[in-house]
Amino acid sequence: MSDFEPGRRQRKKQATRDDLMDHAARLFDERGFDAVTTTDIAEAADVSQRTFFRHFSSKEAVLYGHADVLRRRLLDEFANRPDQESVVDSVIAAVRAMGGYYETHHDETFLQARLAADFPAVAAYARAYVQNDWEHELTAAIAARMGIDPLADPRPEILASAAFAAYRAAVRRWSAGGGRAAFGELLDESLAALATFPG
Amino acid sequence: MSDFEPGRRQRKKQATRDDLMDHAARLFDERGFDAVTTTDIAEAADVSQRTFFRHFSSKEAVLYGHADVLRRRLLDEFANRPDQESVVDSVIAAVRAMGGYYETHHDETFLQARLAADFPAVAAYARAYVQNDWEHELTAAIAARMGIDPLADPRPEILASAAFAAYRAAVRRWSAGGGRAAFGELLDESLAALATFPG
DNA sequence: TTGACTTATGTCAGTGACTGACATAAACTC
DNA sequence: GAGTTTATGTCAGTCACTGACATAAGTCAA
Repeated sequence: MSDFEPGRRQRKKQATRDDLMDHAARLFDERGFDAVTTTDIAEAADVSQRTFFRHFSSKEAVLYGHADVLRRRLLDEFANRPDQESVVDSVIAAVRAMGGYYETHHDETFLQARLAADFPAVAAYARAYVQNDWEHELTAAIAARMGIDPLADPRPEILASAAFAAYRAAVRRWSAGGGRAAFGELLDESLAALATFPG
Repeated sequence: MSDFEPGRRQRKKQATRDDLMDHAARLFDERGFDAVTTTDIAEAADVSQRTFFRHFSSKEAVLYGHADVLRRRLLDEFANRPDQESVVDSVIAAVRAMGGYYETHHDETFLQARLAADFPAVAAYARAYVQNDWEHELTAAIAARMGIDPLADPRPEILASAAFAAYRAAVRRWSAGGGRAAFGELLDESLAALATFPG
């Protein structure tokens, strides 16, 4: 039950989840988002549609099944920044660390970007659920670091929101360029604008 | 066909739309968002469900049927700011002008805030469609004012995003206080943090 | 006024995302 | 090996949303 011994049951559950994500990505890539049904994905992974919805709360969610990995990178990096560093620089470093995922998972992230550009429902999900969650968590971390209440003081939310605006700008440029540019460099350029805001 | 003579057809269409929005607001207020179906709303307005979807693209959309009014206020105010004013101050003034809607339409906007707090689907729609649209338009206006390309330079998007983060913070505080505080003052306080960012 | 047209709406049938309830077999525990 | 937990299958259902076609009201020109 620890991290070292997931047990057969947990391993099978994880395998089913991974299967669903892999087949969903393949089908979305081949046909686009709208032309794939949740039943298609379930059948490709050889499970029932009901099982699909036990693993993912929506058709969009299966496309962002690794969002918690990115969130963890974001928060871990932020937490590990030195205390004497400015909060803005810590935020930049945290988002930058999260962006490293794009370099090691090029096809997965580029598919997300492409589908978000082509299908409004995908973009809406990414914005309203995935990024919103990241932003909310980062806001809480910033507020804790600053020693203030994020419900009373808008600054943590503003900073987190600005950081993800820079992140989105980088994704857009990267996606528009066919995913050929080095994402990390685009992200660095975008995030640099944070330090000189509102420059 | 001009603004002065909408014609009977246009007037009836607008009346149907207004009816749908009014009955939807009443039903949502009484029962909550999930417990009201689009058929309920249509029947309350004495039209078919198909007509509902000819006026609104989703069940969420009917709750934000006045979003284009707020967008127009935002963009008009921004366009009318003096050229010598700093862009940040113009953005603050534009969002502040938009926020004036809350003071003249208290019940409508408070219902939106309450439902967004209680129903994730409402919050997601507000974030991914309504605010995203405003943010996108404001980004374009900022970029035009700065004379730069918003696809190449992330600063307009960052500024617009930061402004709406301040806006959301104000709405949250207002909503948490039961809508009794003066929204304009809360918004002023939030927006002040923009000028001193990242202070 | 009449006749041609445009368009807002109704009706109908369908698709597909998502959910609750119940049963089962595998995995886990002792 | 017995008892418990849980991931999955099956089934039936709700509801948001859409395309196709018909109709009646509104519009406009002769």
